[in-house]
Amino acid sequence: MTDANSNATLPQANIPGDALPPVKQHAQQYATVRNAHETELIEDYVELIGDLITHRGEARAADIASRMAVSQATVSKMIRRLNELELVTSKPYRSLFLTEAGQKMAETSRARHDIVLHFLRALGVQDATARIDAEGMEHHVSDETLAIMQRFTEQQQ
Amino acid sequence: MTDANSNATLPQANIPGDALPPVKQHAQQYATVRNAHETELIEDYVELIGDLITHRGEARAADIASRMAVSQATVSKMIRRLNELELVTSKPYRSLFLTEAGQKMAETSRARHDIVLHFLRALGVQDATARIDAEGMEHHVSDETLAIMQRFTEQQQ
DNA sequence: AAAACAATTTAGCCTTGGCTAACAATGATG
DNA sequence: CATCATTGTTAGCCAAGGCTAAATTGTTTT
Repeated sequence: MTDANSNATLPQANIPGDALPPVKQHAQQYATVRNAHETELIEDYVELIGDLITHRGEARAADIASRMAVSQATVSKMIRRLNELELVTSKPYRSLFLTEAGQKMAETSRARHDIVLHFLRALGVQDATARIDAEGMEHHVSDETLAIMQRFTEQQQ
Repeated sequence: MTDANSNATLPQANIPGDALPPVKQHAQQYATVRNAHETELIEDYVELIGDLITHRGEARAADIASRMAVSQATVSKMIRRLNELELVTSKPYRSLFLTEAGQKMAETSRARHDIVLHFLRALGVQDATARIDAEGMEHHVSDETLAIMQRFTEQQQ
């Protein structure tokens, strides 16, 4: 038996241990996650570059490397990619700048990150844990959920 | 990306009081996420295999492929990895079984997944969205946060 | 039983995102 | 102003996780 077409019409109950989602919906879930993975590292770099510029006045490859716990060679290679994607501009051996698109991405990521972080703290999660969780979760939270998180956080005040 | 965050008024984002974390802590955040990425695909496969066995009686590569929206060749390659990791056992051209370790991983992942999914629904997130978000978030939620999510969900009932 | 079909595996390719080692540029300082 | 530590780049390696195409095995139909 293949389940390719065996439950195409089942409505979904939401009880653990209940039936699997329809194949199409299930596939969509995994595809969305895979897609998020393609952009999240890029977003992390851009977000960090924006933060370094804001808080340190400039973004240098060495700082990115130490903050991400990654080699300078890795950062250098990634910067080339960010250049190709027109998210940053850079001259060799000089610090980085964000393009318009890069700034927009940095702001969006930062806002998203902050909403998740503040939400977790409002829920009662310890700061250090909340920071780690937020870093991982931020790329996987839909706009719908994000809006709910923000409302929740505001209502806690 | 859409208005859910473009109309967000960025609560305490990028103000002096919200400085960058110390380098060491910052590096730890990224390292934790990178580490999660190494195991999450494995966990997704094992969790799905467990679910297929539970709900369909067996786990076949073709079903995994269609549910993950991935080619059969990709599944075949991954099954070899799962074998090497001693999470599944398989005979060529036959369906799969989980080892003890695989079953344990499947149960843990399933439980984690369900807690996150139910939490999101308790928060008020639509089912389809909650399912997608849960799939992405489950690997990035600490035990501490997980426990809080579970308590929250129970209190909503 | 043979043919047709379905499922699985293998081979070979690609991109990402890590790494180390070697080399090049910058800039601080003696 | 020459030297040298720091910083940045390049070259070349690796593993993971995708893909297609082709070969193999299993199952069903005629």
